[in-house]
Amino acid sequence: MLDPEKLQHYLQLFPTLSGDDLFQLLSLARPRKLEVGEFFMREGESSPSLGYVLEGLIRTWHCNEQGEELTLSLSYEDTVVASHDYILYKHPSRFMYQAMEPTSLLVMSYDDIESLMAKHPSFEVLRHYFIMNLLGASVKRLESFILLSPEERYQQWVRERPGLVQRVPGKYLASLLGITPVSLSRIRSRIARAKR
Amino acid sequence: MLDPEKLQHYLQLFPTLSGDDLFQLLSLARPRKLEVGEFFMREGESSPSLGYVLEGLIRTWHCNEQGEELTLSLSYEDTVVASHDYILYKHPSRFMYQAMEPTSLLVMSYDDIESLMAKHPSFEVLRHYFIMNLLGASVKRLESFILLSPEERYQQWVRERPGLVQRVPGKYLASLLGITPVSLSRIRSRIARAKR
DNA sequence: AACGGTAATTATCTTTTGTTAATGCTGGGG
DNA sequence: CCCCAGCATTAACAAAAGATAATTACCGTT
Repeated sequence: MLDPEKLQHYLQLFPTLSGDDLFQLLSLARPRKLEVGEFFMREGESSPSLGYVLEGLIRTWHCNEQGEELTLSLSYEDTVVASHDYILYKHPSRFMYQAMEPTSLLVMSYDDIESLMAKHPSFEVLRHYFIMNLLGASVKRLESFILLSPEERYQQWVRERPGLVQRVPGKYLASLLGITPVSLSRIRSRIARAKR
Repeated sequence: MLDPEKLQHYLQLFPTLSGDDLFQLLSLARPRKLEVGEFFMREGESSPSLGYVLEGLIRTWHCNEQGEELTLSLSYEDTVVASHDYILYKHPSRFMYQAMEPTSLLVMSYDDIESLMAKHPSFEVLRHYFIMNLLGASVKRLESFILLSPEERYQQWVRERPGLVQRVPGKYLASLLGITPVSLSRIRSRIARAKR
């Protein structure tokens, strides 16, 4: 399920968590596999499920009034995928979560986790850790919009996710960076020209 | 310190928290006043203090390599001001937190709060609530960068903070929105023209 | 190997933003 | 009361991005 190395890694991260605790948490998880194009979650669902990506790629997107698809995030190996709307506001999801590659996940019910929390405060550390990770990522990305130009934002994205750019169609990456596919194409050619 | 109405409001928000609990938490807080231009925190400090703005306005900014001031956030009445860098990473602050108006705050030591947490798990609810608020605000702002044009972003900002635009010099607001002051000025005149 | 669909690139034009500089306004200190 | 500094606005031009469309490249299917 989760390979021993990673288990070891997480156990080290949380000294207050016993192996038994982690086992208990993982027992709430069930594996799930998605084909290309299949949905982890659809718009309108209020699914309290939380996924941990073992392998593959899931795109979170949204269709605006003009019928354009806007990509808000990508979840790949060792990242979490979950309905922001549910976790933050207990609202039905405004977004679609769709696999772009064959994907395998560990899925847990968010409510199960919360009730385990209530019984077992030691898990709080774990939840806090993940939420701080989410917050950190969100703030960092926010900073990239304020501090960086689209071109720099692209370069940073590529630099920090080695190999991922090959797996993501440009039009989704463009949307993720807040620009158009045409503009991304120009940025790429500008960079290539500068290198020569 | 904190007026009775607001106390009432927070007590309603957290049913698991007794009045006594809240009193205990508030006893960790001490009031602080800042003059215009005074700093709540400076770059390089690793101050574990967390502030709750009772009145006034604090600007969080950063000086980049080109010597430009970049404004990352504004904290005003009933919002929290704290070093992202410390809370997320326990790093010294990369940012300056500076009062733009005479400001009064309630200040607590973040470490005190954490140790209170450890003794008193019921406060966890409160911390979780505030962090989720932070995360919600961050994600929302992020979405505004992906989904909205600068002009729409400006309109949304103004709409959701009635009266605040009069208190914030344009150049800081521009930076906050990820544009230049010149561009903000043009956006404003475009909007004024459209209304006529 | 040819076809069709989709995505990426390139081209063209328009709009917006960045940059720099000039002008105008305003409020505080001498 | 005037002067000055700082900020907002406007102007003018360059650079970048958006929109649309045409072309090219790529991939899976037949």
